[in-house]
Amino acid sequence: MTIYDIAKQAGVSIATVSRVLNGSSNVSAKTKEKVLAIMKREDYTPNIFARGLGLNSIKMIGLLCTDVSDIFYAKAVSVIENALKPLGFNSMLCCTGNNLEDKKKYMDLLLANRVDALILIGSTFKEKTDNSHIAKVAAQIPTVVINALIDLPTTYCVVCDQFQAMYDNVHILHKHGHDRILYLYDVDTYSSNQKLEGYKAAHHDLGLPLHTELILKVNHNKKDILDTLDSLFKKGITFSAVLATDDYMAICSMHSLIARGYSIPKDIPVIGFNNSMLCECSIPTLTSVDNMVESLCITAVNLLTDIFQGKNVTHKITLSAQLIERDSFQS
Amino acid sequence: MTIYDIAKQAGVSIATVSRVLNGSSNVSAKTKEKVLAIMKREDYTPNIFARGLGLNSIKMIGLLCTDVSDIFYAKAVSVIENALKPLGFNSMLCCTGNNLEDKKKYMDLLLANRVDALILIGSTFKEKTDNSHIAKVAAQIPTVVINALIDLPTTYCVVCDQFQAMYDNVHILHKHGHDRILYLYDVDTYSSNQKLEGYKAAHHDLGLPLHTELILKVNHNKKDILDTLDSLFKKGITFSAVLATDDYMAICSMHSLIARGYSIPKDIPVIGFNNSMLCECSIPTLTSVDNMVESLCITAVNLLTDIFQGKNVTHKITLSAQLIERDSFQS
DNA sequence: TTGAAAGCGGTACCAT
DNA sequence: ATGGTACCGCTTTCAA
Repeated sequence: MTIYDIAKQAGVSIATVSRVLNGSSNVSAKTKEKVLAIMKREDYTPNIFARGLGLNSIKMIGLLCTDVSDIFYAKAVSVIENALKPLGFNSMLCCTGNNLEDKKKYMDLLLANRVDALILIGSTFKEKTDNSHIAKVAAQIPTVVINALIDLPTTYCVVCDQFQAMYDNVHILHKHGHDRILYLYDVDTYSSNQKLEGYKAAHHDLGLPLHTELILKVNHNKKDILDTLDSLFKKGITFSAVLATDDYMAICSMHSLIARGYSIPKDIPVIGFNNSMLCECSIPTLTSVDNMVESLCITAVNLLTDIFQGKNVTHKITLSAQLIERDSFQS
Repeated sequence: MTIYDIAKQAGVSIATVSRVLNGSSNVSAKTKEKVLAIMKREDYTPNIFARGLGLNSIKMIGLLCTDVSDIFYAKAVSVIENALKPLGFNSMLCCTGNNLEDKKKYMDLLLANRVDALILIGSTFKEKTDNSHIAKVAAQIPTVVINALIDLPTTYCVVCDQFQAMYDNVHILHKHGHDRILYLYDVDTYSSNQKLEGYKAAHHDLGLPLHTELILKVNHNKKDILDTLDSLFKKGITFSAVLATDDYMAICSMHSLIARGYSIPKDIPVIGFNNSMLCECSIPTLTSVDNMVESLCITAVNLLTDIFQGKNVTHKITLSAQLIERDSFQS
C-alpha cells in the first residue's frame, strides 16, 4: 500500500495525499476527509524510508552508553527514551562497552544511520587524552553529553556537581568528628575524578592532612572490595567513616565492617553515591548522594529540542546533587 | 556526498560503485581498489534511507519492554542489543509502560518504522484476554516473545520454566521441614501466575494443605511489604519460610523478619527470584532462582536469525531455571 | 485547491 | 567487468 494506491482510490493526485499526510492547510476539508478515510480503511502507513530519503531524517536519536545493564545507565536510558517519544523521536540504542575503538565504531554507525542527534550517557565518554572522535561527530549533528565535560564548541554538556557533593560529604562527616575518612572508588573517569577532587579539596580547606592510604581503588566486585578492606585492617590502618563513589561499593564495605563487629552508623558511618535501589536493600539502609539522573536526562532532552529549534543554548549546565539520608549516616 | 559523486571521481558508473559497496564479485580488483580509496578519502557512507527504500529494510529490530529501568529488563535489553550488533542489526528501543493502549501504539510505531522483527521482553506482553494486537503484528514481521507464552502460529516464544522452579523451591523447603511457606508476589502476569501455579502444584503433590492466608499479593515497594507482614503478624498467622517472586520483595521481607529478631536462615529461610545484583547486597546474602535472562535472550536472537534464514523453527523453547544458593537458604 | 513532475540516493536488471 | 536505467515511495516546487 503506497501513496499512489491511496491517491488512485481517492481520485486525487499523490501530491494531495502527501499534503493530507503532512497536515498541510491547502487541502479542502472534503478532500482531506475522503483521503483520511481511505488511509484508515487500508491501514496505510507512509513508507518511512521514502520519507527519510526526502527529508533526510526519520526522527531518530542515537543513545550511547557503555552498558545498559548498569542500573544508572538503565535509568538514564529509560528517562531519555520516555522524554523523546512525545517529541516524535525514536531512540536507537548502542551499548559500546569501554573500549575506545568500539565507541568510535558505534558513533560512526549512528552517523551512518543518519540519526538526528546523539546523546552520550556517562562520563566514560570523556577520554583522558583525545576526544577528537567526539569533535568529529559533534561537527555533524547535535551532541549532548551527560555527566562529562567535553570542552568543544559543538558539544553540549549536562553534568551533576559531583565535586561539590563529595566536598560536602567530607565537610559534614568532619563536623561529626571524623577526620580519617576511607574513600573507595573503582575507575578513573571524569566523574570519578571530580568526586576525588572534591574529597581532596575538602581536606585541604578544612586543614585536614590527606592520608593517601585511605584512598583506595578497588575492582567493582564484592570479593575484591572485601579483600582490599581485609588487607587494610591487617596493616592496622584505621578510619572512622566511609565514602564510596557508588552504592554497591558502599554496601560491600558495610558487609566487611559488619562482619568485623562494627555497628553502622554508630561506630562507622557509610555514605554511598547514586541513590540507587540498592540503598533500600541493605541493613542498615544506605545514606547516599542522589546524582539527579532524571533531571540530568530531562535537561539533556530539553537542551536538544532547543538546539533543534535553533535557539542559542549554553554549552554547560550543572545540577546540584543532593544527600538522601537513611540509616547508615544521619547528620 | 553521494554515490554519484564517488562514481564521477572514480570515472565509473554508479552501478559499479554500488557493486563495490555491496561486495559484488563482478568488479575488477583495480576498479574496486580505486573506488574504495575514494570512498575512504571522502569519508563516504551510503545513505541509509535510499538503501532502505530499495531494500525495504535498514536492518533494525524493535525491542519492546515495559520499563528498561527495571534491572531484569535492562539486562535483557543489554544482552539482546549486544547479540544483535554482530549480526548487523541495530536496536530500536521502546519502553511501553503497562498500559495496553500504549503497548499497541508502540507496536504500530515500530511497524511504521519498518523494523525487520520484534522482540517482546517480559511476560507483561501477554494480556489476559485479548492478544489480537500481537497476532496482527506477528502476521507482518517475525515476532519473538521472551518469558511469555503466546499461542499463535506466527509468534515464537522463549520461556524460562518458572513453574518448575517454584515447584522445586517448595519441595526443597518441605524436605527441610517447612510446610507453612509464605508466598509473596506483586503482579498477575503470565510469569507470575506460572510461579504461583508451581507453588500450588507442589503443595498438592506433597499432600500439603494450601493456606491461602500465606499467599500474599503486595505492591512492589518496601513500605507496603513491611506493612503487609506487620498485619500478618498482628493476626497471629505464622510461617517458617519465605518464597518471593522477585529479589526485592524477598529482601524487604528479610528486613521485616530481622527487625522482629528472627535469624535468617536459621529461624526462617528466604528464597528470592531473578538472581539479581540485589542478592549480594543484603545480609544475609540472598539465595535466589536464576531465571536465565542471558540464555533466554541469546536463544531469542538465535531463533530470529534462523527465522530470517527461512529455517523451520519451533514455536516454543523452554529453559530450566537454576537455584543459586547463598546465605539466606542452604540445602 | 489541485496536479504534474523533478528530485532524494540507492539497488538491480538488462545490455554490452 | 561495466554502464544505462527503471524503480523504490515520498516531499516539494511550479503551474494551472
